[in-house]
Amino acid sequence: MKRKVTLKQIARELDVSISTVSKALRNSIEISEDTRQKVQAFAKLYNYRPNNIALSLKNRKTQTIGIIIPEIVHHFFSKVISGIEAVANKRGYNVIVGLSNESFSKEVINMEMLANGSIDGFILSIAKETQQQQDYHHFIETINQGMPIVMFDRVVNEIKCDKVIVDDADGAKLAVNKLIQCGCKNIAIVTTKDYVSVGKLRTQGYLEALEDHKISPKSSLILKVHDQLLSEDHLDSLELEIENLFKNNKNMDGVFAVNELYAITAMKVARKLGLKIPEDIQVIGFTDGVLSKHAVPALTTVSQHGKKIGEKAAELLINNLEREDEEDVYETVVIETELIERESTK
Amino acid sequence: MKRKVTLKQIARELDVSISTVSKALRNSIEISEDTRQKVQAFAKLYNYRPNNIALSLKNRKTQTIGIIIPEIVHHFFSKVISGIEAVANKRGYNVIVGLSNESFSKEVINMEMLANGSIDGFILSIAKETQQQQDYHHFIETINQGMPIVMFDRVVNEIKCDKVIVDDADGAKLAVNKLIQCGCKNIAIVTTKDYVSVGKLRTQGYLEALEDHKISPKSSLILKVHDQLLSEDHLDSLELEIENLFKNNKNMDGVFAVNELYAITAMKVARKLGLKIPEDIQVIGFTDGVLSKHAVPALTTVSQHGKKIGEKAAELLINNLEREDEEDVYETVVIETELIERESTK
DNA sequence: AACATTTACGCAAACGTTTTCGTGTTGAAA
DNA sequence: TTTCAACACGAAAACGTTTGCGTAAATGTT
Repeated sequence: MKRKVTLKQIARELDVSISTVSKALRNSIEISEDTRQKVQAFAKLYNYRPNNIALSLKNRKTQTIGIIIPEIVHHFFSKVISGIEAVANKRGYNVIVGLSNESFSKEVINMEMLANGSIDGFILSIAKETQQQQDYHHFIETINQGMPIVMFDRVVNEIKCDKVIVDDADGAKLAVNKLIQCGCKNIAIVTTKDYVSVGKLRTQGYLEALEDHKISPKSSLILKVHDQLLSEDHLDSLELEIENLFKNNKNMDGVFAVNELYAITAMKVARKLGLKIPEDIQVIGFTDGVLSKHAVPALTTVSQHGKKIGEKAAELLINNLEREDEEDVYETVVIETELIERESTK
Repeated sequence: MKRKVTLKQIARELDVSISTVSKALRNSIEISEDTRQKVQAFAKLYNYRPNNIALSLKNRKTQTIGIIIPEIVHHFFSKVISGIEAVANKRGYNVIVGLSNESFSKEVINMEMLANGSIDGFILSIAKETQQQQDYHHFIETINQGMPIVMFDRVVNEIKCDKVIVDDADGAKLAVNKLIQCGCKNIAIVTTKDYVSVGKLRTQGYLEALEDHKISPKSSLILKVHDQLLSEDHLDSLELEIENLFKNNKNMDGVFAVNELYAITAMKVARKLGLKIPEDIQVIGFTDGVLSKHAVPALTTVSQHGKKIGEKAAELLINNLEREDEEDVYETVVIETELIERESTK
């Protein structure tokens, strides 16, 4: 087992100083052709590679991006990561991942762990619990310490930083308009509690779309799902809530769900109740994941372009990191959504 | 914008030496009660946190684990990551992720990038291209440099390192036995080309199960899918191949697919051909992801317990890293698979 | 009073780099 | 022969820590 070779070892072996080796390897003109060749040959032979940690310490930058997301077993978030990774890698950065599991304290701890020198900046999406508690001190402190943050998807407006979002309200309108246009008269929405920012915005879009078409919203058609985070029987209770929605609204002919799971579950319930999709009831979801694509019938959905979100977030962060002038002008980039029509609508 | 405070700054401010500050913060008995209090109060006030990079350099360990996987937008791999992350975090490690995208060169580059001091050890699953080329020099070199590796799922036996796998052959037998027991007489397998280790093993299990029941395998029932990696029309051609399988074997009454996608697609094709599941044909998949759970009918599948795999891999790696004695005894841990029965079998 | 022992702190090295500056050795110009 | 620039290299500082060791002052022991 041969340890990684260092400048010092090369220097000793070749009987020159460390500085000479370093300069030789970086092709400094200070070093004679002779020594340069000798050093480079030796370095190549022993497969010398500069130690990243030492460089990080010296340069006070790590070339590493920290990602904090609520969950990784999730099509949207993993898409975003893949986008971040692609851009980061191309620009010479690594990616280090922290999971909050939707918990405020894990989010804080993870950020503190990474903020102490391990990374140059954050890309993150906020935990539900944080959104609920509205405690954002850890973001503010991080930014105050000169570490830039880019938020995506679940963002908080009060924080001054770059953001990458989709126009949630607009995407929702897209979906609801489509349903209306397809002849739906009684459209339900299956959404989250209001503290989840994206849920709230999508609900808003739903309401606006109805209003645009002079349809007055009915509260019985609006289901804000109780989400006991990650609980085992979450799925069952979700199904139950949706089933009640169906039973209380016999004339319902369209469902807009703010995520894939809700949409899939709605379809399942509809089928159980003997309703045909899209003949009796049409369904549109949000987020274009595997479930939508492979569901039966395939789900019409609003695509968020997760990968593009990740790419843009990475670009914003790296641009910020590599910007010379230190003026903080923060951008909010909106990635356009797209309605992908499949079989769950007419 | 206040930069992070360092020992040096505290020392200057309090007019003591850096060593005194360091010792005071670590509660050394060398330092008087007075100074200790003073220093600690000051440090708390300014929210001092030791710089991770400096510590890494000094201690020659980073408390960071490198993960290299072929793909992140994939239920199994993200499950594994979540398992790794959970254990790593609990034991004070961070997790840094590299994606190979199934490409040999990206795998090599990513590993080199991380091996230069950024991490203490690897957890990885091999890219298809690497399996195909059978070029493993980068693993060997990494290990020779004293950096431990844990391989999971797609492993290579020749490399001396810890491994976490499922008993693929056994899992496949489990599935095929179930099909036989449910009355299937003509069971097809939809699998990968042989160079994908897990595909090969699962095919093997399929054959063994047949043999155990004195059923002679028919080559027309064995479909080794052409996988043009990540190509756009991959899905279409997959569907086509499976459709041909069905058409060439009219008496087929069971399908074992070595992954979720193949299984789902098989069901889709079956439905298209007017076959009822599970009445006319029964289907079992491998890997228990969202697709299986939410498919219609819900898919009976062999669960791999991805999270458990990740947890175990992290444990092995960290144990190795923190082991005092340097003897290399390598373990291969087998995580038991489990047949999850749902609606696609009788 | 003389010596021994604590006590409380600072110095310096080490981790592996890069880079500024200084310096001894050339060869050439004066 | 003297002077000076060019050349080729080394010393040292810096990034932020931890820690073994040295030591001055304070205290304790005869």
